Amino acid sequence: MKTYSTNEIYSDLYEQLINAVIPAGSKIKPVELQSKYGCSTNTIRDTLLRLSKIGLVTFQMQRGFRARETSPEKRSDIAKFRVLLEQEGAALSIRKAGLDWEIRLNTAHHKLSHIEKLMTKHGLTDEHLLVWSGAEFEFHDALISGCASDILIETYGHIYAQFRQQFVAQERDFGANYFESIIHEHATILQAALARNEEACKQAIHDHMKRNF
Amino acid sequence: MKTYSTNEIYSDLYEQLINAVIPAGSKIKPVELQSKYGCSTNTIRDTLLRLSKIGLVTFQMQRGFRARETSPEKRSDIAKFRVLLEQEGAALSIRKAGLDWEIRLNTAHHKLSHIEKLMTKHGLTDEHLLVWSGAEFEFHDALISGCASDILIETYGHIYAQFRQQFVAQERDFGANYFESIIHEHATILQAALARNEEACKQAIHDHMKRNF
DNA sequence: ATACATAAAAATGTCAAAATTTTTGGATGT
DNA sequence: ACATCCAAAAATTTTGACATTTTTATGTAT
Repeated sequence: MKTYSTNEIYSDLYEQLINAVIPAGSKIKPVELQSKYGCSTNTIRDTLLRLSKIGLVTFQMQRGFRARETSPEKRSDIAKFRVLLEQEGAALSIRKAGLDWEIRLNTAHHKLSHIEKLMTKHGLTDEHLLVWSGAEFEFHDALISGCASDILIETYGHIYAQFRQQFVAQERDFGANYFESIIHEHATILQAALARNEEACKQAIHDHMKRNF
Repeated sequence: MKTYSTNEIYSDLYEQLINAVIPAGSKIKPVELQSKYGCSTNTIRDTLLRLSKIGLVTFQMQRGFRARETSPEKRSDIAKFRVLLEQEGAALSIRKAGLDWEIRLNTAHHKLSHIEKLMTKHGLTDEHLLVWSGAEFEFHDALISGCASDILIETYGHIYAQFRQQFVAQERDFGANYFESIIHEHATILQAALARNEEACKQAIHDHMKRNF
């Protein structure tokens, strides 16, 4: 039986929350996780407090922990907020960032694009989806990485995680042309960013997210 | 000797961080706080993890806790980010909120205004400054309270706290006309908001903060 | 002097048990 | 049936001791 280091517990719970293995809104009881991870309840508590920092878990004194609630309104809220942050981050990057930003962005898109092509050709296994998930974040993160605002980047990371948590459980309906649209949208964002066209880039970000409003 | 409940420990540390009694960047050792609060180190640790959620405290595994660092760049960063959030929150409120929002905002401004008048007439004691601090937050919080975005309001709260932490230690130089300017700026924001003039309100928010860029 | 290794001290993290608080389920009365 | 109260069970929080890791201090060699 596998033993877990504290960081592995953190990562494992993170994954489970992001992928709705622990469903949004459900109670999380340290006692129940204790046996799985082979540690004390206190270590679990500690880890859950750290996860509450990024908003994947909510905590109330004397009431313990929950995976953050979801609802149509909350999903819409998160999606719109994500747009606000990403638009600002991208605009600042376009305005201020240099060649290294362009290279980072291009590299991230190339990776993402590669995986997306694989996924349309072959089916979409859970394996693929996991890799895609990581690559998608890296692309969006690269997009805003030239904004020179640590607090924006930090906050965006939290919001992106919450976005995943809220939506992954939802639209298991990856329709035929769903990924085709996504691929095109990412390309449009990249193009506008590299062309240093702020308005076009903001528009592309908005369009990428609007199905979630 | 006073005994502290856990919530009081939280509040007390919060105050100390906001008012730079615990200076930005300084190390925070559970062992040293233990005696003051009459509890175990673990309870302190727990509280500090909760404070790290709002960004007043940074935490690194095996390295413990610190009051969040400050620097001219970080202060500028936080101030600009605060503007972004407050402008969006205010604009959404102007667009969507109803009469109850106007009343909340008016009430909050009235309280703030009252204290500000007291402060210009008499000197500014620490007592006054503390009350003002609370009233100022309530005003800005009321301003965005009609935006119908929980995540924006939540995030703004964190950022406002960090803003305080970064700046309070700094400009102890409350020059003669410093508060006069502030009072005028708050009035301008209120006016624009109640006039439902988005652009004017955004501009007023920007002007209110620009000395901190 | 500087760099490096090592030992001592301090700080941090983990645990299991005890204390506290909340939740649950049933009995009672309206 | 519905609400209220109570006791038992479960969950959460706090504690103090112990284990681990990091930091500091000291000594040695280059």
